[in-house]
Amino acid sequence: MKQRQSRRQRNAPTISDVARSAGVSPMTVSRVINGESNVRAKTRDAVLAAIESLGYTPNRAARSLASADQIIIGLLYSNPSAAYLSEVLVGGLEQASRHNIQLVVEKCDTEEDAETVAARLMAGGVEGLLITPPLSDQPRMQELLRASDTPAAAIASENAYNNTSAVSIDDYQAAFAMTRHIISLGHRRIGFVIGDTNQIASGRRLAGYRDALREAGLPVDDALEAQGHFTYRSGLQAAEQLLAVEDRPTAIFASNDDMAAATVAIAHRRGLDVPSDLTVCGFDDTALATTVWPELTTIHQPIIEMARAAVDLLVEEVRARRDGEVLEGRHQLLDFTLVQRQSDAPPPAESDGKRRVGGTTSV
Amino acid sequence: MKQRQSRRQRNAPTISDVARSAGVSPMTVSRVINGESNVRAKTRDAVLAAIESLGYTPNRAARSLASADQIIIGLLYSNPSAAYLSEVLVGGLEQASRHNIQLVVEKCDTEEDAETVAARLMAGGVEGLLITPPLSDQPRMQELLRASDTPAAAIASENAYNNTSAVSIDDYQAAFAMTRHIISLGHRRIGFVIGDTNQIASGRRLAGYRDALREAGLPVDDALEAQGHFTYRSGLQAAEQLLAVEDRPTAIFASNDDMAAATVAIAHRRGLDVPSDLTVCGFDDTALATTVWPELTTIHQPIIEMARAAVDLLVEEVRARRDGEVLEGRHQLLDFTLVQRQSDAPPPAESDGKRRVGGTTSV
DNA sequence: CTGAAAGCGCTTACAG
DNA sequence: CTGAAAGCGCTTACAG
Repeated sequence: MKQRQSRRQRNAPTISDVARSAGVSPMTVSRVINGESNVRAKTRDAVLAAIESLGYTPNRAARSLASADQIIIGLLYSNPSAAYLSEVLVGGLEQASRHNIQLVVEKCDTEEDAETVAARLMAGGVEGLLITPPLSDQPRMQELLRASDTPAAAIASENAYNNTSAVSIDDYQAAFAMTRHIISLGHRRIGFVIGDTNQIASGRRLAGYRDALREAGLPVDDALEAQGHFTYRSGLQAAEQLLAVEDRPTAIFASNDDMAAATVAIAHRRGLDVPSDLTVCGFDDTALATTVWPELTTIHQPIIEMARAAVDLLVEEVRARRDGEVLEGRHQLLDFTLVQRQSDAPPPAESDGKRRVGGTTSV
Repeated sequence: MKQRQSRRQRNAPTISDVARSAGVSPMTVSRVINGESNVRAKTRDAVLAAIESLGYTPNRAARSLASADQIIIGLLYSNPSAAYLSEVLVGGLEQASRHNIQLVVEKCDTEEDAETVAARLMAGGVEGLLITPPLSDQPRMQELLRASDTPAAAIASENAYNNTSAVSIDDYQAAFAMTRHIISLGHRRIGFVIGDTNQIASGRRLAGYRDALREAGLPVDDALEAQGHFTYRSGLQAAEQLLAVEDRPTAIFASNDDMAAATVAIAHRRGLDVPSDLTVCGFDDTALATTVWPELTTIHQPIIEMARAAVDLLVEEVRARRDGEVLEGRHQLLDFTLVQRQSDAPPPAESDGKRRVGGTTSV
């Protein structure tokens, strides 16, 4: 009898190879891949080990053909969020492939663009939208989402509403933690650069800063707060303003890394060393934080995980809708990390003296 | 006997529906769809009519599963290339979906990591590797590729060899164009910050700078060249060095944006305005170029298109290998753009005077 | 918690 | 020129 020639061209391992290697059925491997809970831990581990050792990657075509469950979600981003974008993509793509759904990535430069793109995606069968800042904070985008009834999930936003979920860190707690850290270093006059007023996070970070001051019995001083807009340039101006204050701060905490980097630049122009003369801390832990010198002590947001979580939320919502139910927009909080690098130190001895006076005379 | 429930969720027509409607077998429909010639004209017309009337569209997942034409390529990246990453992803994913191939994205932090990851991917059926700088410039990675015989394509690299293709701009021409631009502004003493010596682009950019100087009849002066390593910090030192030179340059051209941004910082510390006292130009057009103030005049690399081109090259090579032939690694050149922003201007009037003297006394 | 069977929609390899 | 069979690699639906 003639042997039929195999049709396989790739020599990639399949689910059956994994099953054989792990001593289970393909079905069990499938369950592990899809993260189903009804698999014994021991079985799961054996499967995972086999997957790892064989270097198995599920065949997407086979998965989507078999599941007949093709979900497509869109990822919308605009220019200013370029710092987040790569991480959002990495996390989003990873989770999308895990759910075996398709992620369509679209850029929209202007606000009008966003509207057009969103409309086109929805017409093209996209059932959910992932949005990143600053797009997610634009009123027009929010209206659009509200009106469209398309489920959406915003990354790095605390603003959840009816059909829109949000994933973020707790901006208030993060700013609180950073301020407390600066205080613990011995600083008593701590400047703050406020973020752009039309992003919700700005107010939360400001509140965290103020409350940490209060908790330590330090005065909340208007003169130590300067308005910025999350841009480097605005940070330049804010820092000028804060460092021109009589009895200037020994530390400045900026609401993002761009403005913190600008603060370092201004400090240097004035001949101040960072951190020995001035402590400067940022927020976000973008690439800039480790580009500038000294590298910035800042708050790290787990963007990759946030993107993953947003995809999860969205997929859950889309599936629920297919079953006829509509979930409320949910807000998921992830943990931040305070990353200490080279831009913070105790205050200089000279102001250390002033500090005690300030501490006593505080209102 | 209980009827098994159907698994079909979409109600789209299939190849069998078309076959039934046209009174032929699914096989014949398949031939028509694929434009094979061995079908009678009459049969073909009947099939085409059925396709038309049913509104049939082939299922892509089924096609790629059945055709066993599944190509998987891997995208390897390491931390320092974060600036490129989002664009590489956007371009790479787009082209991958166009070719109906799968793109697996993997991060590898250390050089050893790269080796492990690459090995795992290859074992996992990945038939081609896309690599980004600085991974593509690491000798160890290059050895690995040479040894493995896996086709690869490097983005933003001019270094093509046997099984590895490369896509890049012409670094020499770009540096030449930028230098010429600075000269055309009236500058005669132009400093240059050299890039890290183990990236090939560094030497090419340096050569472009020098040749543009020569073309204009300007001296190539060692004192105006400072060594950097593509990091902000190294740019700080290089700029200090260049600005300490007696009869200091009126313009500094840095081999990347990080070092250009550092040069701006040093200029500001010394009380020099950019661009009225000092012109500063960069290379790459990363996010940093538009973050700092003034925004940098720089060379833009079309990373998205480079990623697309790299995917094309790779897919072509993989297909060729399946047919038994091996293509030589090719090098594809894409156009760069000189983006003029706010960091360049004619030299200050004072040095304008010196310039003429310098021009005359040049060796 | 696990597996055997059937099937997703198409194409390859073979036989007429 | 055409078709019956087998198979791509996975998941659903069912049965234990």
